[in-house]
Amino acid sequence: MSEFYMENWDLRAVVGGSSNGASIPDMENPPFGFDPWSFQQEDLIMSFPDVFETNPKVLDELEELYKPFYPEFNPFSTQTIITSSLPVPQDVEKPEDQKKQQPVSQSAASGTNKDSTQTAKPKRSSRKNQQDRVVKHVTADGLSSDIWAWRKYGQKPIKGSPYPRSYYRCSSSKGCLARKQVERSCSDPRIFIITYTAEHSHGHPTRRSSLAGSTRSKSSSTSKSPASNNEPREAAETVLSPTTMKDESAQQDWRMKVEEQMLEDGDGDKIHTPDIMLSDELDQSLENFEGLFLDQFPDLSDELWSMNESATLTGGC
DNA sequence: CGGGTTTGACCTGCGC
DNA sequence: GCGCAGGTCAAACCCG
Repeated sequence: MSEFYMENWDLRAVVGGSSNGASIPDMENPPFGFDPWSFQQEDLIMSFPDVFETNPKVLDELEELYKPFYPEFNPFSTQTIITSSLPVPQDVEKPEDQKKQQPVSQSAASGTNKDSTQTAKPKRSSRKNQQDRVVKHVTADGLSSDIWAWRKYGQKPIKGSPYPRSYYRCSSSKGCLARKQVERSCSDPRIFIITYTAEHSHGHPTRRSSLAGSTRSKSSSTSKSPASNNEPREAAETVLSPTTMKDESAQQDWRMKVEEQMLEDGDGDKIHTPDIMLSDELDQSLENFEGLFLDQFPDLSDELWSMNESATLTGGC
């Protein structure tokens, strides 16, 4: 696997050198919370979308590198690359019964012409519209790049997966039909599967209208006991294994901290979208994570470190 | 008080 | 038609 990583960093050099001055992480000793798998994907794809569109040679090399790991990878479908990140092999990602229920194709992810049936039926969405979804596989750093304010409105255990699926709707604007589902990959708990449904009916928020769930976990702002402060989240995590519980908790706190940090750094004027987030910002996010997390959870750092280094946290689903 | 999460109940689509 | 599973609602509660 490490060879795979190195090959990709070599590819990055081919594409255009170290992008935005971002340093190449040490894969043998990754920084805290660093997920080289996700970082390299997003860094490569998001930093050089124009290169991928115009330079067939790079696409050829990319295909050659990714094909063994992503048999369905089509580097020439740049729309798919940019809007959906890299395709993740669904055969590995989902058990067979779930694949039937969620036939989300990567090609559908590139669809920008949303079906109007979504807006015609605001009360309940139909599962017939699943082809209009955009699926992204990200780690916690990918989640942090989501600028929208989401309000959680439901959570359901998913058959065949030890992790529940959370349901969010956009809280930036009333009447916005945008939805998002977040679930952990059962094959790799570090990966979060985000499914976006419908489009936002409003422009990008320059500032989040609210902190979207951050109030209870902004432990830096209060001296509440951890138990009471995180009680709701702990309740939600009862379906998770003890190890992944702490991991997710840490990631959530980190994501919120990163977002706050970006705003406080005068970055509020900048529009960050999941598709255009630059690699140096990812680097900054990762750096923020390490410091912020250690501030918040110094007693959990060792455990998470070991988790980070562990290739496989749980068995198959 | 406004905005958030949690969670059981309910609705709906789909396979059998 | 029935049952299962996914998706949503809404009441209850929390927090600043």
